[in-house]
Formats: sequence, C-alpha cells, structure tokens
Amino acid sequence: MTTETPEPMRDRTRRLAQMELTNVAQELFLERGYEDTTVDQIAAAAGMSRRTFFRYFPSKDDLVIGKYDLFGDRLADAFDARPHDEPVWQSLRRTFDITLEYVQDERQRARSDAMDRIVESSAQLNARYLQKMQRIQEILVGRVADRLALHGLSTAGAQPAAIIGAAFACLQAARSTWLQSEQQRPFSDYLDEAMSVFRVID
Amino acid sequence: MTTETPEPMRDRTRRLAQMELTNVAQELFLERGYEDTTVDQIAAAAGMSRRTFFRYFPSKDDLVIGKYDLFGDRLADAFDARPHDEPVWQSLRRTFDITLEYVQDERQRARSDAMDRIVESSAQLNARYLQKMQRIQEILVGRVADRLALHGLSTAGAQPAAIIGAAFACLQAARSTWLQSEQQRPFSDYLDEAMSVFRVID
DNA sequence: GCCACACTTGACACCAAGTGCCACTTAAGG
DNA sequence: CCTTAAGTGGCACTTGGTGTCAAGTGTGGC
Repeated sequence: MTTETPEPMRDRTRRLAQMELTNVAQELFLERGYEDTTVDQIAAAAGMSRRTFFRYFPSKDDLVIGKYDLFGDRLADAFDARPHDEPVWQSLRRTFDITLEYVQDERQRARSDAMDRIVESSAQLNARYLQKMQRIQEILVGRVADRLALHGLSTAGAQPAAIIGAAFACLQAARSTWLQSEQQRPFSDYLDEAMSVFRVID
Repeated sequence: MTTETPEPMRDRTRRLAQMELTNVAQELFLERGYEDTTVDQIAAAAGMSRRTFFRYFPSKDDLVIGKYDLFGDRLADAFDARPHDEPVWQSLRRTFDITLEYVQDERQRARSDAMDRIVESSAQLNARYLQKMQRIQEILVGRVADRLALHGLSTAGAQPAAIIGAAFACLQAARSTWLQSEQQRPFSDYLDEAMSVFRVID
C-alpha cells in the first residue's frame, strides 16, 4: 500500500526541479556561454546549493545533454514497429521520422534549437553529444543485424554497424545542413536527400 | 644565422620529452587505468613537475589522443592523390589504405593497440576521440564536395557530409569488429566488407 | 499530539584537472 | 664574463565532482 503513491510523487517533484534547473541554466548559458557559467551560478539562480544541483544532474553536461538518453529507446521502438520485410535502409529512414515530431511543436522547437546551439558552441558538450549518439547507435546495431539475418545476409561482420553508422551520419549531416540554412525547406527534405545517396544491398 | 638551427633543435627535444611522457604514461595507464592515474603521477614518473607536464600537453587527454591531429591532414593528402575521375566512394576506400600502413609495423602496432584499448576503457577519452574524428571529417567534406561538383552533382546540400560520414562509419565499424575478433583476417577485408554494402550514386 | 522513519538538503572537506604568475636556473651568443 | 631568452618549478586559484555528516521536512502509525 505504501509503495503505490510515494514513487510518482517524488518523481514528479524531482522532474519539476530538473525542469526549473534547465530553464534557469539555459538563460545563463545564452547570456555568458556554457563554459563561463559555473555550477555555483546555476544553483544559486535556482535557489539551491551546489551540492543539491549534483543530486539532480550527475554533471553539468547532463543538464544539457541528458535528454538524449530517451532518444535511443524511442528510436529502437520506432524501428521495431517497421515491417520486418522492409529494406533496412528504408526502415531506418522511416525510423528517423520520429525526429520530425520533435521539431513539430513550435514553442518547444525554439527551446530545443537554443540548446542545440549551446551544444555546438562548446567543444566539451559536442564531444559528449557524439558519445551519446554512439551509444544510441549501439542499441540499434543488434536489431539491424537481426533484420539482415532475416533477409538471409551475414550478421556477424562489420556490416550492421556500418549501416547504422552511415544512417546516423546522414541524419547528422542533414541536421547540420538544416540548422545552417535558414530552415525554409522541411527537415525531411534534407534527410531524404542525404539518405538517397546510398543504395544499400539488402 | 642564429635562426637556422635553434628551431629544429628545440622541437626535437620537445618531441623527445613528449615521447618519454607518453611511454611513461602508457605504463601507468595499463597498470592503474586512465582515470585512476593522475597527472602528478605521470609527471613524477617522468621526472618533471606537474606544471611542466602541461607545457608539453595541453591536457591529459591529448597525451593519448593528440596523435590523431596529424591523421586528418594525412587523409586529406591521400585523398588529393586519387585521380579526380575516380568514383568518390572508391577514392575514400583507397584513402583509408593509409590506415593500413599504420597497422603494418608489428612493434608499433602493439603500442597503438594498447592505446586504443585505453581509449575504449575511458568514457572521457572516447568522447574526445569521437570529437577528433568529427574534425577530421570536416577537413574532408570540402574535397568531397569539389569532387561531386566535378562529376556534375550538387555540392551545397548535406550529401558531401553524409558521404564522408558514412565512409568513416564504415572505417569505425571495421576497426571495432577487427579489434574484437582475434585479427586473423587482414583489416582490409573488414573494411572492404563494410564499404561494399553501399552503392553510392556518383 | 507524538514518535519513528525515510528522504532531502546544505555545509564542509577533499580530490583532480587546468591556468596564471613569478622567481629561478640554464644554456647560447656577444 | 655577461646578457638574454627559454625552460622549469612552485604556488595560489578556479572549477567540476564526490563523500560524509548533521540538520531539516514530511508521512504514516500509535
């Protein structure tokens, strides 16, 4: 009985505190830049002690980059939802459609873009971002290998990792190009353009 | 007259000191691991002060990862040496041949592999490694765009970045797979296997 | 109302990576 | 021998991050 309500309660307050912190931090980052904003300043602006900050985020980086932790699982789910007889490359393209939803909501898009710019502004953050992406790719490699096996192709070698690596390279290239050009054409165009360069044996 | 010899002289001693540091550090890393080895320990083992260490390497990470700084330029040179009418994907495959030389020398290969294992053992180093690779890719994007333009293809969009990103994904996948399997087959086989998955419009 | 309990918080101390500053040595050239 | 420039080390300082402990805060049971 006692284990029913307490869990959601604490989680909610925790999430609220994290939200508050990210909001406060984002303003500071836009003002002084990421590296020139100390954890003390963020904590003070959010009305908590430095020590407490690190109870809500394992590191300063995670405040910005932590949101990508869910991304991998969401991609995996989306990939699993694709029909098994679909060519892998096309499944990956469709899997990436969930990144479009992310961009849909106008209000949240501005916030997300601001964060992305912060990530690009700091070498430190950029490195951690790439690392997160790498991890996400590892989640998907196994699934691609299974799919290839279904199609009667070798599953043990470097091919599965190469395929998802290439797919993510396309995603990355499209994203980067889209951010630099002033976003008149939809992001999906850039993604299609990038991924259509490759014909994958399947 | 005085400006002829001093430059190479200092550079040589500097390079020697860096070599010594990397050797000493490598042993310590293999003993205690990267993160549990402090700069103080490395400096002490090399017979210098902590402060001096940072005059030879801008950071502890660079001691391990700094060697990749040259890698980008070497790849660029190798790519430039390919015939301009060669299909881009094949040029990239041939460009990667210079990574094979790296592996050729038996004595140096062991050392290089040890360092690679160290890189893989630390999340911090791994992130910085990915970042370096990203930078190297940026060096090559322009050249791929030029090559595509020569073949009468669009050069402005995300395609050049997507192509080299995919190529590096193959390189990475092949390297990873090769490191895990016990290296009975040559590395070039893995690379061929990975890159042959893609047919690139050209 | 009160006690027991788990959870949260803040304060303090501590470590490691860097950085700036300054004084000292050392070696090369006149 | 002296001057000058480079290398070096010591020191203090900042910042991210962690461990520990003691004080608050709430919630349920009596």
